[in-house]
Amino acid sequence: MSDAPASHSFPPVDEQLALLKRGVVDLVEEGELRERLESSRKTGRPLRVKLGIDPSSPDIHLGHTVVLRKLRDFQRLGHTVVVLWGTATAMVGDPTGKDKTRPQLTREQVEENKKTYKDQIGRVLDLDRIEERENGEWFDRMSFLDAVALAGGTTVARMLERDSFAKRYQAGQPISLHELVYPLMQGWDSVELKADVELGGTDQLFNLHMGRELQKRQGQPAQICMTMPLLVGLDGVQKMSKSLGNAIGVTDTGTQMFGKSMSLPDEPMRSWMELVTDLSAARIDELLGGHPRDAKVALAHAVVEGYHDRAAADAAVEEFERMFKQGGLPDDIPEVTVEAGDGGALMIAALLAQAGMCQTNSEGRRLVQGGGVKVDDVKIDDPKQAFGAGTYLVQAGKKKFARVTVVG
RNA sequence: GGGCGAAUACCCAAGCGGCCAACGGGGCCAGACUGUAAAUCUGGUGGCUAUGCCUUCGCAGGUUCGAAUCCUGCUUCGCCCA
Repeated sequence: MSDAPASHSFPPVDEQLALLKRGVVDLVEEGELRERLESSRKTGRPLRVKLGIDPSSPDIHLGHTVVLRKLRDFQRLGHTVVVLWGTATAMVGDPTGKDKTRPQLTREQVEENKKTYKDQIGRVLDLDRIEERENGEWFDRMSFLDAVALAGGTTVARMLERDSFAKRYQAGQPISLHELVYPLMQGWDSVELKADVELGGTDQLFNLHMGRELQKRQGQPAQICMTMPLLVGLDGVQKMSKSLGNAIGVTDTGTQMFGKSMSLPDEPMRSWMELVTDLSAARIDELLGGHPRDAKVALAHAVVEGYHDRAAADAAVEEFERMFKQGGLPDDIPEVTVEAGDGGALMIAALLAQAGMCQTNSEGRRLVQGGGVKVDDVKIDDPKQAFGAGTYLVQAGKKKFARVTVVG
């Protein structure tokens, strides 16, 4: 280590590789990564590790953190994480994994999302040590002819190799031209950034390869592509996605994270433990060999601890046990005040709706008929039962509680 | 530019003149059970001052005692030919 400047003393290459390879699905090429790490260690030059983020949807969830955590590994080893904001690409829309064209965003939306996004990735990465760039820096200046020249770097056949395009094409679904341009843009970003490594989900492999190709054409060393598995969502089937409603957001409260984690089916527990917690391999085996419920509690605890702290995680466990094993009350019960109508009293269905515990009176009525409503711990059977002025503890289902004050 | 076809509730998808607030599946919500908000089973899933009334089947009109279903125009999308 004496041959490297003190500020860039990297661990031995084998050690770095072992850490970096953990959990990785595709690694193109491992040999190249080793060489790159070796030369970096010799020269003291950190690798430039790129992650492109299109600030298209502003909320990041555990699924995104799989890649971010890998990036953090690089960061901890002393390498440079380059966060590339896809201010230009966000307005094009990445077709990956979509069977439909994505809506395009405006500049303003993109700027706004970027702010929120940055705050959230800060929950995983050390923001003081990232390099931030925007691909608007080069794409805004590129002329149409430049773009055409860029497009000359690949072929239609090459584009159609891509799974999602091929499927859509065969199924007779539309593919807009701009969607074909997207991978080119992403690849060009790598050229501009002189990226050594680019990370992404497994669905990004095609786009990552495009970076390699374009770099080679420009006479640069081709970047190493690494992909991380896609995290399955709370439904245990589809990938985690906010729009599918099966996600845990990094800004969720401890209680929310815990509860949501507990609703994960048993099967994906192992992959969750490996991808979104710091649990060691040995500990994971031990947990999965034991009672599934205990394993899930440990998993949920670890998830909460990663974004809050140990105390919050402990509290979440305790609250969960109390609520679901013993049917007790949650820690925080929202207080709401509602106004009674002319009669000076509110029917339970209307009360639920006005207290925001359901959308409409009819829905409240159904909740009551389904046997899911309790007031002051007494089950309500009649949707017409009315409540006058006073304060009541209202429970709708197992999860929704409120202390409702009715005023006349 | 020409021809053909499609648009149904959160999504997929039946229905093709009255029995339609509209089959079925998914999702979601609730209940039972339990090892958890897993799994499984059951019920619910337009609104309302509710055994009835009102608004829904791309949009606007029309035919009819009566339309999601038939006709006309429009819009959007897809396919085929150019």
